[in-house]
Amino acid sequence: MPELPEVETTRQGIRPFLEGQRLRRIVVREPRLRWPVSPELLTLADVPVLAVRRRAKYLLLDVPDGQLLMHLGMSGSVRHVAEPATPGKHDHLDLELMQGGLLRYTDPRRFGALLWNPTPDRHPLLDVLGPEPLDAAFDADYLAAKARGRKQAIKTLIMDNHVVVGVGNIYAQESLFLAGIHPSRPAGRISAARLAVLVAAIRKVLADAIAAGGTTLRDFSRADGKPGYFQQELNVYGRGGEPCVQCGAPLTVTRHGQRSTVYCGRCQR
DNA sequence: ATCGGGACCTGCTTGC
DNA sequence: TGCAAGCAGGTCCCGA
Repeated sequence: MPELPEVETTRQGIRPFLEGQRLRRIVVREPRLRWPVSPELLTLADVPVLAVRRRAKYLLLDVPDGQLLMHLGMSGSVRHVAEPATPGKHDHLDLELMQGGLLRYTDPRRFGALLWNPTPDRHPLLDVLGPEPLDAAFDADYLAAKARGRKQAIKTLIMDNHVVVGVGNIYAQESLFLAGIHPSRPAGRISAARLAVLVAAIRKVLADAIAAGGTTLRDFSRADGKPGYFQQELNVYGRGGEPCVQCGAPLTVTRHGQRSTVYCGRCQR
């Protein structure tokens, strides 16, 4: 999936088509996403969209009586379709617009979701989330408190949504490289000063990626179909065995959980 | 309480 | 050329 910058780029891309506009209806061709598409969404008809917001990697579409929660999973994307063409195999749903055209949700792996939430911003999936990485609440003291006493690898800690949201596999690796921290280092054995550097690195990596319009992966594209431009700035992700951009040593590949990790054994301690 | 691993699903790349 | 294995952006849930 898209990581947080890709979700934010998607939000910005679809917002002009939704905010202040009206949804005609939602057409569901394949309800079997991560969770079944909420049946309530099938009865929705001609409703105004008040706002298009984001919390972690969830897109929040506010309507008068509640909110739509959309997640893109690993392989999801949304694009605007002006002249509806025959939907493809993985075009699971359409948000039809009153002014014509539609927003088409595509997700080959079906790890994404579209859920009805009658209690805006209050939901079991949202209530457990940690702070946004770009919010003031995510600071050095906060991360230090979360890391204290933990033996868990720092990489998996910063990828834990209960700790901080929006740090996926690409940007976790990039942030740790920028901070010079070994991804396997136990979180509780990193000094407060180095955690402060890591917080700054996470913020910088995500902010830069958002500014660049996200990273173009295999099948991610923005709502307007154009690629993201952050890829050329990736230092370690997907570069196992290639030379470190800082010291030239070959980058090491390892795994944390089921996710691959690339790092420089010389620059990251 | 914390942690790691499995599960969910399809498609693309790699290697025999 | 064909086929199987391995890998991919996420994250919930389970058992140890």
